[in-house]
Amino acid sequence: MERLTIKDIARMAGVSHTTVSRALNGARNIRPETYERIMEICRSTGYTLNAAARQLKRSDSGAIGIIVPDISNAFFCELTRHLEWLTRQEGRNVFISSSFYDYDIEDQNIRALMENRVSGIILSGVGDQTYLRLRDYFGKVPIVFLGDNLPEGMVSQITVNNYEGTYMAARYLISLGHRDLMFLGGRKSSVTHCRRQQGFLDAVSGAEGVHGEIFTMLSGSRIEDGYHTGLAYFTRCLEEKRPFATGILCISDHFALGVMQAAVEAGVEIPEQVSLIGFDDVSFASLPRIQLTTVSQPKEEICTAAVQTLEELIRADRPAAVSYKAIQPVLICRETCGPPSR
Amino acid sequence: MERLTIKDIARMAGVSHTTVSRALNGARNIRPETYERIMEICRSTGYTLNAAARQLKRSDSGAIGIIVPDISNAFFCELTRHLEWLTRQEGRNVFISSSFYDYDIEDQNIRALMENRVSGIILSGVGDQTYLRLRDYFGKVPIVFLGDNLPEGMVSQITVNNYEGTYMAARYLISLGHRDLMFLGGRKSSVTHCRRQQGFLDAVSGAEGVHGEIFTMLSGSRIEDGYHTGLAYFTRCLEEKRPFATGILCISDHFALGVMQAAVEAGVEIPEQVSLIGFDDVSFASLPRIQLTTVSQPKEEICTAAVQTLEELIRADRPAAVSYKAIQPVLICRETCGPPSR
DNA sequence: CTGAAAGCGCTTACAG
DNA sequence: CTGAAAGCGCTTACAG
Repeated sequence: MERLTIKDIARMAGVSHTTVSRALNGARNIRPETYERIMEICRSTGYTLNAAARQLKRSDSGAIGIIVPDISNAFFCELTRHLEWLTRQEGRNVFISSSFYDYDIEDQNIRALMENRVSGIILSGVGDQTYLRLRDYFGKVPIVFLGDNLPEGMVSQITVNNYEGTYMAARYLISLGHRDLMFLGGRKSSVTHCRRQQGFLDAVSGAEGVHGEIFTMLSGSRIEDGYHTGLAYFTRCLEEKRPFATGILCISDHFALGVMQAAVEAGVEIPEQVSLIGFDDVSFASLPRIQLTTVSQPKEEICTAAVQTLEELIRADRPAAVSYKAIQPVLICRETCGPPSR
Repeated sequence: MERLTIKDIARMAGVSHTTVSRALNGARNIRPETYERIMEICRSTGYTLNAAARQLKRSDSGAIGIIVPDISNAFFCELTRHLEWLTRQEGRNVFISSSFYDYDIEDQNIRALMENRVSGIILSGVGDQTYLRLRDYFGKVPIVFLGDNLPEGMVSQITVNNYEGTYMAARYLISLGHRDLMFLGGRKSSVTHCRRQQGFLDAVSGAEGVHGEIFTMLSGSRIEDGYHTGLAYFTRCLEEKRPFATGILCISDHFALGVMQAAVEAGVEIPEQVSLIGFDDVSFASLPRIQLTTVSQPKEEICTAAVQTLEELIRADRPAAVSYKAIQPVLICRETCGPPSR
C-alpha cells in the first residue's frame, strides 16, 4: 500500500516540504494560516509520517523498550502495565516483549530494541547468564535492570530485597510457633531465587530448634510447577508416613497457588495442617477463598523508581553513574497461615 | 552514545559498504572469507544495524503490532502471550501496547504503529466507537480485529460467539433448575458486552417460568468492579428483604471473582445459595477453592486464527477480502454451580 | 516566515 | 564476487 510522503503534502499545500516538516514538528515561526492549511491536508489525507525517516535524522527514537521473562505471569503483567503507563505519561512510545525465559530470545529482543535505537531499556533478566550474554549491549544504551539476576554495580538496578523478604516470612512462621519449615521451588540459575532461598535458610538456622529444608523439582515458578512440586512433596510424605512441614514458603505466588491446589487434592488443609506463604503479592493472591499470605513487592514503587532512574540515565548521556536501589518488601498477612498443628 | 555505521565496518574490513550490507543480509554471492571477516568485525565491535535506515529503504518493518485494552487483565495477558509467541515464530518483531480502555490512547498507539510502518496489526478494540475513530487507518495497513466491537464486514475479524456463550451458560443454569437469574456487569458501549447480555436475555425469555434481569453499576469488568457491583446487589436484596437470584452470570471472570469476594463478605454461600458463572476462562478460574464455572474462549484457537489471517492479509497486499470468523465458546463446568436453593 | 541543500544509514539495481 | 551511485523520507542548519 502506497503511503503519502511529506513531499506529497507539500505539493498539495503549495509549499516546500521543509515547511511541512516544520508544521509537523510543533511549528513556531510559521504563518498560522500556512500551518492550518498543512495540518488540514495531513488530516484529510490520513498522512502519517515515516518514523524510520525521522529517526534516521534524529538518531534516536525516543521510545523505550521493556523486556520481561514471561508476560503471562501476573507479577510481570502488573509490572508491565505500570511501566507502560508511566512511560507513556512521559510522552514516550513503548515496546514490550517477552523473553519466554529463553536467553536466545532475550538476546534477540534486546537486539531488536537496539536496532530500533530506543532511548532506553528496562529489563528483567532470564537468569544469572543474562549479564554475560548481554553485556556487550550494556554501556551502549541506558539500561535499568529489574531484579537480582545481575552482578551488582554493573548496570543500574532496582530490586526488591529478596533475601529480606523470605527472611521476614520465615521469621513470621517461626513466631507463629512453627518448628518444621520447608521452602518449595526456585532454581539455581536465578540469583533472585537463590537470595530468596538464602533468606529462608538464614532465618531457620538463626532460630533455636527450628528445622528447615529446600525442596526443588522443577525450575519454573508457574502454577503448574507449584502443583507438581507440591503434589510430589505431599504424596512422598504420605507414602513414607512422615509428617510434612507445618510451614511452607514458596518461590512465588503462582507457585504457591499450585501448591495450594496440590494440597486440596492431597487432602491437606490450609492453614489448619500447613501454613503457606507466597512471594510477589499478585492481584489474585487477595482473592476470597485464596487469601494468600505473601511477601509483597511494592510494584508501583519499583516501577516509579525504574522509570525515573531510566529518565535520568537518558538525560545524563555519557557518564551515567550506576545506581543500585533495593526496595523493602512487605509481609502481607492473610489467611493461609496459622499456628502449627503439632 | 555514538554508534558504528555500516561504513565504519566497511573501512575496518577493507571493503565497500555495499559488501558489508550484503554480508548482513543473508549473503549469497560473497566470498566466504570476506563474509567471515566482516561478520567477525561486526561481532567484536558490537555493531547493530540501524533499523530505521533499513526500513526507510524497505518501506516496511516486517514487524507487527498488537493492541489490547488492558494488559493486566489475565485474559488479554494470556492472549498477548500467545500472539507474541506465534508471531515471533514467523520471524517477526512484535510491538505490544495497551489502550487502557481509552479511545485517545488507542488512537495514539495505532498511529505509532503506522508511523513505524508495521506490516500488520492485531487489535482488540476499546468499544463501539473504535471503528468510527480508527477507520481512516483501516485499509492502509492489514488489520485483524479481535472481538465484537466493530460493525461486521469492515475489517477481518476473529471473535468468540459471545451471544452463544451466555446463552449456553444461562441454559445450563436453567437446566439445573434455576428460575431466578441475574446478569451482572457489562457496558452499553461494548458490543461484546451487549451480545453477552442479549444471549442471556434470550435464553431466559425462551424458557417457561424463568425470570432474568440485568444489573449494571460500573462500566468496568475488573475484579473491583465485580466486587462493588456484587456487594451493592447483595446488600440491596438483604435490606429489602427479598431473595437474590439463585443463578448469576457475570460479564467476565475477573468480574465474577469480584462478585465471589462480595458474596463471601455478605455471607452468601457459593454454590449453596447462589450459582456463579464467569466468562473467558482465565487461568485463575481453575484455581483450587475458586473453581469457577465459566464460558471459555478458546484462546489458542483465537490466536492461531488471528495470526494466520493477518499473514494472509499481508501476503495478499491489495485486494484483501474481509473475513469473519466466529469461534465457538465452551462451557467449563467447575464448582460454582449447583441446584437452586429454592 | 519560507525554501534549497545536505545528509542521516542503509539497500538495491546496475555495471563490471 | 565486488563497488559506485541513487535514493528511501525525513530534519536542520543556513540563507534570505
